[in-house]
Amino acid sequence: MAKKTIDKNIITEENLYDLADLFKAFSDTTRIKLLYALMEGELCVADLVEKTGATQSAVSHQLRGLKQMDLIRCRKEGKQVIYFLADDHVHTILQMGMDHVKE
Amino acid sequence: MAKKTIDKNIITEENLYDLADLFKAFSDTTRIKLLYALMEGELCVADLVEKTGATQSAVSHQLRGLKQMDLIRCRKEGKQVIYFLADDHVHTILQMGMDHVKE
DNA sequence: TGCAAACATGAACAGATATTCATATGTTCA
DNA sequence: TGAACATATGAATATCTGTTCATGTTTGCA
Repeated sequence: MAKKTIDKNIITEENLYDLADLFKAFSDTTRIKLLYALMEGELCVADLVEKTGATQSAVSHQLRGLKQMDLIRCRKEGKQVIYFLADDHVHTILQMGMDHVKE
Repeated sequence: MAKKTIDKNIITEENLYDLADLFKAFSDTTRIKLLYALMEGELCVADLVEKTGATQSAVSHQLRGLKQMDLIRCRKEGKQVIYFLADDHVHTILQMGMDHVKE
């Protein structure tokens, strides 16, 4: 789209704030572990607790933040809540960062 | 390289820590402004101070952190110190994040 | 209906982080 | 050499952030 190309050249100050916020979501070990675990498929909270090694409470708090940023979404299934990555962008950003870390 | 493909599948806990640290570097507004300004070319500290609107001291402190992570590098030129992005990876990560923010 | 499992939430605390202020280092030039 | 400029650094402070602990909510099941 031509529009997209044009927009990319107009970076507002607010965009930079949003950008920092986006990266902030990926800047904590617990959150990275959560997101990384979800890269391989959806998981319930208990599974995420196990994968991260964090407290159920800590996990729940972090999931809340990630959800508010629309990086993850969830659905209820009986007593459980199943979380999954919101879209491919998250997947891509993680993969790209990982490539850089692995040089 | 075949090696790279193999490595990508073996993610250690340390890798996840490094990954969080990488994103942490991009998670602050001042640093994002610095990096973004440097996307268009190298700049001296005074220019960066002007572009970010932050204090000379604050800028200097943040540049230090970014340099330690090898996201930026610098060279001296008389009284001035010229900073520039370390490599294309930084450019790419920023661009990708920007695309996401701009939906 | 009552109990247990799964998850969420709020308040409080501790540690991390960014900025400021003051000062130090290094460089050019008269 | 000394003054002015460009940048770096250290300590102190204030704010932000993540975890913990205690408790609340919802759902399934006996």
